[in-house]
Amino acid sequence: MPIVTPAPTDPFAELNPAQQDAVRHGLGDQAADTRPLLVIAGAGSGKTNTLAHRVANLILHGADPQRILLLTFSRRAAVEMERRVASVMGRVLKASQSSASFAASLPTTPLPALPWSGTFHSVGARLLREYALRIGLDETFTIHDRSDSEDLLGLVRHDLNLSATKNRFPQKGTCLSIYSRVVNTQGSLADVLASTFTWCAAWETELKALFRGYVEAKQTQNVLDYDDLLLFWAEMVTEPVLAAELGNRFDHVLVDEYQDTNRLQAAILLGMKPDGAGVTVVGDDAQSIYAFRGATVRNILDFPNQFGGVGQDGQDGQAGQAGQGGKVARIVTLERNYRSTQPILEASNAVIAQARECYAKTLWTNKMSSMKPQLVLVPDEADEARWVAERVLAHREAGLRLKSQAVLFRTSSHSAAVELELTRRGIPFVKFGGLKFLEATHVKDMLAILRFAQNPRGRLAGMRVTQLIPGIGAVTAARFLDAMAQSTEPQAVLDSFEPPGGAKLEWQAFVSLYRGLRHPQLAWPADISLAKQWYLPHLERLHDDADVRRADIENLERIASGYASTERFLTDLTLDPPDATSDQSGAPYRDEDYMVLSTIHSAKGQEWKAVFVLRAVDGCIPSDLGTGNSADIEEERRLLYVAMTRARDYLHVMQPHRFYLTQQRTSGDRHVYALRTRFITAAMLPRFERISWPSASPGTPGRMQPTGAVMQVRERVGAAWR
DNA sequence: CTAGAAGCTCTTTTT
DNA sequence: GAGCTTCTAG
Repeated sequence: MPIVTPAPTDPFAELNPAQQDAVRHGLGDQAADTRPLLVIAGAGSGKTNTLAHRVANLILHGADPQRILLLTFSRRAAVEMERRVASVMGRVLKASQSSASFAASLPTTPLPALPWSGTFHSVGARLLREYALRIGLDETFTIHDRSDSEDLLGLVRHDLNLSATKNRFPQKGTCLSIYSRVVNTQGSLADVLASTFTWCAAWETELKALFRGYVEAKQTQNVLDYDDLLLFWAEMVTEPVLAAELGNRFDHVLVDEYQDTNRLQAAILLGMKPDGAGVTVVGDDAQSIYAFRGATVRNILDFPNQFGGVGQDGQDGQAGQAGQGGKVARIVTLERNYRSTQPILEASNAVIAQARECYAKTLWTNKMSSMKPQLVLVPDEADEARWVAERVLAHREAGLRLKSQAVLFRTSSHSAAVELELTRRGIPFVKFGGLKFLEATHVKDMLAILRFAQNPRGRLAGMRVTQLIPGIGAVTAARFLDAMAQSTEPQAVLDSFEPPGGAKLEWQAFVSLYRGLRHPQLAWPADISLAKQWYLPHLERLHDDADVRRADIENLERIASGYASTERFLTDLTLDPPDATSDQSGAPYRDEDYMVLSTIHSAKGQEWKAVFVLRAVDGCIPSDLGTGNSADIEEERRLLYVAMTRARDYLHVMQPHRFYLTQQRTSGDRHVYALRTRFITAAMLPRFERISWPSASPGTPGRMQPTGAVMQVRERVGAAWR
């Protein structure tokens, strides 16, 4: 990357000056400086590399890897970080062999593992299990994923008679979003309703009762949801004794993607490290795209002054020197971009320059190119797909592997036409984001079996499993689980329970399955084959497409074999689910070349040589669901910025003139005519190469394009019957 | 009491 | 085109 003459003894000579500042802060001759560190790392500025070097440098200066807490956005990011740290350490050890005194001070293990790295949620889960007994939690708790949480909320909602169709109470998913937002923003229900869920404001009293019931249900059933993992942790650090204990446990806390943390997460950080010593956060406010999840840009904007000191505005460009007594954070800004070509960067900078509030920075690069990013105008989404497919093949002809090309989009469904086209042409791809493996009924069934065995008080899993047994429906299942809840001896309840006459035989099979799963000698992953053995006949009975589904179960079994225990498997799977789905043929082999289709959100932190951005039109980017208020629109703008800055050499922004809308309630499906996204203004157009396709030349072989008039006629003909 | 069919509403992004 | 509730037959 950076081209600097390496000095043999300086392991960080390859970094640019700002990166070196970030790596050296508070260490060596700067040891007196205990200010927290904020690294503003623009897109493609070598953020991961810098962070990895900093971790390596901490270790070089004697930090114990066991006492470094590294919080990343996903587990994949954590693994990547660990790999990079190891490689930096390896290089450093080699480079420093000439300097004897330096080498003598090095730790003996050359490849440090970072045992405490992961997402806030996964680290929270680990800490909670460890501290469970001291905070009144049963350590065998199971963790509910989003859809489990929705279902449980749905049950409570039903019990409170809030589910009748006529009263239009918000749906369980909406209710959970409201609840989650209240927790994650540490706000009040009234505020959240007023700011983001105005249409639900009339239900405040009922929602309050619902959430009360939900929390009770979680506690009696010994389950935690995602938010609880943060909430319990945050509560722990408000307890002075525990806070000190937790804080002292880690000498260094580093948080990646800080722009996407929420208030609750900031509270955890502050609670553990109230004076900010040893704290490093890295992020880019221009890439904050998780406000819908309660993340707030304020975290990163306000970070400099959060720790003790009131201080002045610490922002002063390259390296804030604002340490006036208090604990104003040191700010280091990384502005040099190593990823994209100059024209791509210029177009991206122009887009983000319109944003309202952010740390001032302008990315620059010396990666010159004469190729501007392309803005491609196509008639409709089918042509969009065709153009993309052809361009992908052309890139491949020119030597770009499929793996270095990606198609990005705002919403999972936007890629449907592209998926079809790629499949038709036999171009392999993997899709990230959108539909999840874990959401498939049969996968949920399998997991429910395991979860119920692990935690017999988990009502949701219990209801799901028992209702798989033919002859047992909601009523019998509820009767059974009531009995379970009363007893401390699950096996006894199972043995003595009287199922309806028709279900006797099947019930016996279930009882022996359960006995098998609870058997102390059972060694994971035997659990999963036991569960599978029991489940497969039910799968055949319940689903016509059992073949496809069975493949998923085999897949699950394979994944399971990589884990040490049931508990680890279930926890990891809910906190870090496999998030790629490919077409039905199953995941491509690892060494096979395939391209990536991804939501922009899931593309965070990644890069490709060629990037296609689909549907850069108003209504898609920004999503018409995301234009409620100006903060929403700002986030959509950043989303486009994130998408564009993923590209190294080639950026193709697609602008279909017309696309099909399947979600109009009143008028049925119809085409809509779209305008170019508002984030690419007329003034920015010179920064793009503009292409119309198919070209306007007469005689272009191609299909007859239905005109707008035709479409309307067709619609009117049908309208009489609607 | 269960299982299946009919009829309704809503459709983003993810730990 | 799915998820959820309500309705109906056995």
